[in-house]
Parts: sequence; C-alpha cells; structure tokens
Amino acid sequence: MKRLVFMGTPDFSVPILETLIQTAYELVLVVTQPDRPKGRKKIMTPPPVKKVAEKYDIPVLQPEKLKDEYQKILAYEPDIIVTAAYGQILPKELLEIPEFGCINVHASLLPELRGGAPIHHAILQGKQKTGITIMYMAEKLDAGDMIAQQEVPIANNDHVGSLHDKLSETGARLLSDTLPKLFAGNVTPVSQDESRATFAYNIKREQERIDWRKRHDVIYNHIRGLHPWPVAYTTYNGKVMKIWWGEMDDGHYGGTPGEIAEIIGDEAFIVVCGNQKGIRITEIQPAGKKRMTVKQYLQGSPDRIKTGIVMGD
RNA sequence: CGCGGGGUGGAGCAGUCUGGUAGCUCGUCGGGCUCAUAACCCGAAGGUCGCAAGUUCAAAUCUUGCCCCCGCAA
Repeated sequence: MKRLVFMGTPDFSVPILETLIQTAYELVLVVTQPDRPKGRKKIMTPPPVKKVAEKYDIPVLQPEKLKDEYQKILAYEPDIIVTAAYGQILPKELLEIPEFGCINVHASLLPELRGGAPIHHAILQGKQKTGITIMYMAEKLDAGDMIAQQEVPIANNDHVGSLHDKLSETGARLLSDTLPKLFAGNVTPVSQDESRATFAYNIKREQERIDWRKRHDVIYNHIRGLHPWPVAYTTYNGKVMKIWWGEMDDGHYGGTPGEIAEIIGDEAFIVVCGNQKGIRITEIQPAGKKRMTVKQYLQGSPDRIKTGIVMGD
C-alpha cells in the first residue's frame, strides 16, 4: 500500500485531506503549520487541517521551520508527498526523496496566478474562469511540471468565499482521480510556459483599500475579490469602513469619485466611481461595529449617511 | 500594561456630560384597508439598560473592579 504524507494548513486544504483519508492509500502523516495566536486576544489556534487530522487519529507534525525538521517527515518513508496550501517552501532535499515525488494542488490554471493568493487574484482581475492544477513541485514556486488541470468557471456574483469552496472541492476530486493514474505511471507531465506566467501575491493592507477613481466594474471585482476575507475598505468621516458587499449600478452619476450620490430607499446607497457609474453598497462594517446591512445601519440613525459626502479621503 | 469605538426588548441606535415615568427606526404577533402586497392604517407583546460592589431619597446616567464584542496596530 502506498504511503502518503499530506501537507496543508487552511480550510482550502481540508476537503483535500478528507479525500486522502478516504482513499485506499495509507495516510501516514499530516504536516501543517504550528498553532498560531489568533485575533486580538492571541488565543493559540490550531490550523483547520490539524483539527481534521486529530479527528482521524493521524499523526501530525507542525515544524516551525521545515528546513530544520524535514528529516522527521522522511522517517515516515512516504512514497509520495501531497501538498495543498501548506504555507512553507519545501526544501530541495525533501522534494527529491519520495519515489513518486511531491505534488501540489494549486488553485489556478498554471502558469497563471502562481503564488499564495490565486483565488483572490482570479476575481480581482475579473477572470471568468480559473481552476485547479496538480503539478510536481519544483524549487521555484509553483513552477513544476503539470500533471492534471481542471477549469472552474467564475460566476458574475462569485466571491472569494464561494469560489474558494468550489475550487477546494474540485481540487479534492481531481486529486483522487489523478493519484491512481500517477501510481500507474499513466500521466504525462507538461512543462509550464514561462512566458505566460503571472503571479498572485498575498494581499497587502493598502491593496484592500478601495480606489473610487477606478471603473465601477473594477471596484465590484475588488469588493468580491476580498470577500469574505480580508474585506475591502474605504474611509468615512476619517474612520475605516469595511465594504462587505455591493453591486454594480450602471446608471450615470456625476460627481466626485467616492461621493455618495444617492440613498436607495432604506437599504442601500450609491457611491460614484471613476467612470461616472456607481456601486450600490448593501453591506458594511463601520469601525468599532459589527458587520451589518446598510438597512440596519440606516435604522440606527437616519442621517449617518448623507448624499454629497465623499468617501475614501 | 500597544491605540481607539462599543455592550440599552429579536436587529440597528438615541438617552449618559447636566441622576428623577426607558425612547426611535425596523422586526414579531393581532386586527383593518386592498384584486393583491415586502405598501398603508390601528393595536399589542417584548428590556434585571453586560456583571458586581459603592455613592444617593433616587442610578442606563456618577465612582471602582471585572467580563464580552469590534476597528487599528502586531
């Protein structure tokens, strides 16, 4: 029976891990990131993958630095190592050991969107499709030869959360289809076209801020490309206001980008964008408050939002 | 001791500075109007004002301690 080691960390990795648990192969070890202090109160929190592994009584290893502890993984004598959003670079020494190599489940159609935040960037860039690629791991990040690939369409109302779930499920399925072929020697790895490579770096704080001077479709992609994490924000009265959800409004709105052009009934307000079209904001979170609908926000006090005020200054 | 906002019927808030009948916009329930309605009209239920102690004739409001939620920073 083939011996597998799985390496992964966040929610994205969980369905893939669960699939591996159900295969006929022997999952001998799960490697994940160390528990991290989470949130304001800094409570040590185990990664999602660890919780699942413990539930099935699979040994878990949480190396602080893989480079220092990779020998412990080798002690389990894996025939193959499968990674999915693990979060650390695998040292070359580790890549070379397993008989069937080290493969990675990546949430993009490589060579596009290499890097740590492929799901976010697929939506931020307004792509209509993305997908899953399973490839051998190389020293260079996400640049190894590809074994299998499957497209996933992006719906107009998809956001990072919904797309994440689709990709995660797709990744699990594609992996369970691919592993038998791989062990049977029934795959033909394809090298990546380096000239087409693009990168999906992790999102920085300043990139989360909405630039109202941009086109309304770009801003819409920005909102859903950061929903439900880390969430787009703008400022209002000098304070941060997170924009949880909004939709495009194709009407023509004169006025400064960022200006509140109109309050629609009691449940939304329209902000002017750079192309003189609008975004209809429906769900927000003022600083110090919880996430709420615009309807709830306006019920608190009718003049919290006024037309003519410019957001994002 | 990192900085800041907040905890008031189910939701979002006002009231706190200047102690003295707990209010608003919604929701819920009942009734009415209507061809009909998420619209409109009438009515009702629902709150130990985060917890505890203190000051006071009297505390949502003042004092002290604690708990919890959130934004920023890490």
